Amino acid sequence: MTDITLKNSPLPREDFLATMNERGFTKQCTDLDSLEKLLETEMVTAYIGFDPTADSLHIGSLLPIMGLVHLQRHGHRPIAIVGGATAMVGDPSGKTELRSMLTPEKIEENLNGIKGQLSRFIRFGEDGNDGQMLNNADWLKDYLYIDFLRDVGKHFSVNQMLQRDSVKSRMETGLSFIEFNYMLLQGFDFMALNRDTGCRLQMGGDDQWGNICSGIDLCRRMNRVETYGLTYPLLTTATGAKMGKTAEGAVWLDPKRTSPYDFYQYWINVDDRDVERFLKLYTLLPMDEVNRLAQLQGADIREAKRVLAFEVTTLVHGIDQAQAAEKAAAALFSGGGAAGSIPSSEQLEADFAGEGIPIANLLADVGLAKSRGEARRLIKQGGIRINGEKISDEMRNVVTDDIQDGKIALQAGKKRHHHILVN
RNA sequence: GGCGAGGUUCCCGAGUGGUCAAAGGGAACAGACUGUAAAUCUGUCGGCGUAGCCUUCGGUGGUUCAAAUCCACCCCUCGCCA
Repeated sequence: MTDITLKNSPLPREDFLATMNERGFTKQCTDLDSLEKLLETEMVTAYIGFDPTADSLHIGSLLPIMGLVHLQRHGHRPIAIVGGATAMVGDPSGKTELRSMLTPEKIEENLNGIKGQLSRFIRFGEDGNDGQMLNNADWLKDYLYIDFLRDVGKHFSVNQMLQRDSVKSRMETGLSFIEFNYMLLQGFDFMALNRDTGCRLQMGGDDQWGNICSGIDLCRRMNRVETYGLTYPLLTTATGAKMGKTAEGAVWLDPKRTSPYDFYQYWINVDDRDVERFLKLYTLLPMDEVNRLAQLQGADIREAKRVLAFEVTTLVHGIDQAQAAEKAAAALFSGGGAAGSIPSSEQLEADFAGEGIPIANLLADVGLAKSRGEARRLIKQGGIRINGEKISDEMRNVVTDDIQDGKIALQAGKKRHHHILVN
């Protein structure tokens, strides 16, 4: 489980595509047969780009990450590109508007955070099929405009660019020239990587199809090398929502942004219809096991969800965190047991002396409600429990008597818990 | 640069002087039902210790007892023309 990159006993190289296929990673490929042949005959270098728009990746990036994991497990060489340069431009694909531009310092900071996270999944190094992490700012940022136009611009047809879905969809809302250039930059990335590292394959979400094709074209024209593209399906959940979005926003890989407990809960609460798909995509469980879990029906599906949540949490946060989250969930939802890793905060006992603290204030402070008004609303609707007991008085104060075993257990709705540790 | 159409609460989208914290839909949240699922039904959905008050309708000023709604200037988007 710890060596997810299988340094010592890699899986057969030629099985990479089959694995990707059976686990649901493949949407489109530019030339499946030739790529298959290439993967059989040699160690292939492939890359995926990541956006350094935050200092942490979120669940949405987990799919491409797993793609690289499978690649490396099969003895091929993964490269993760962080778009330090392209992040300064903005990718129009799938976006409805111009995204905010980041400062170089911020991008640098984000880049480091992302690299740390990726190291959990990819073995970086210099030997054999060790992975590499590169920043495209290294080859783009000092390129002179005129030179770039002459070298790269001449290979692009505006007519073709206008046909891209990513451009078309923006014709109504507007597309700035800077974003319009994105496909040149990303195409150039592939060409530069191919030239400098022999990279032959680019993978990415299906919304990147156009950009990937641009890169392949450029490799052919500038390097005279045939390269390939492979896209992943764009995931939405069974209810049509974007993968990894919750009320609070994205589900992050950084435990400081999304606690391992909440991370675990995200997977537990996944729609029934998504379980099999997610087991294939986000865990490394053998297909036999995946198929067994996929057979489960009705309430037994929870068993599959528990496995899913445990496996993914282990991959991202380590087995200790996964066990703690599992234990916490068992305690809260199946009754009894220790608290484990339930979100908590600390407060002084003196704060609860005398009058105590109005419950609405407490709920808002602790984050269970966005405002006191919302807290009161929750109480009115019967959605708040203190130490498991439903409360109905919205003006109630929380006092010393509410402290049980050194803590106050707050619950909002059925699933949101928070413990106040009193000392 | 000219002409035309627009910028509304998380999103879409009504609203053209007071009855607007602002229709409707979506999302979200709570309750019931369940399996920590889905679907369904009910309720809530700017802030503040209700009544009342405060903040909000691209920005800044102005008219008015009263403005999201009228006027001026500015910023931004889209379309047509140059």
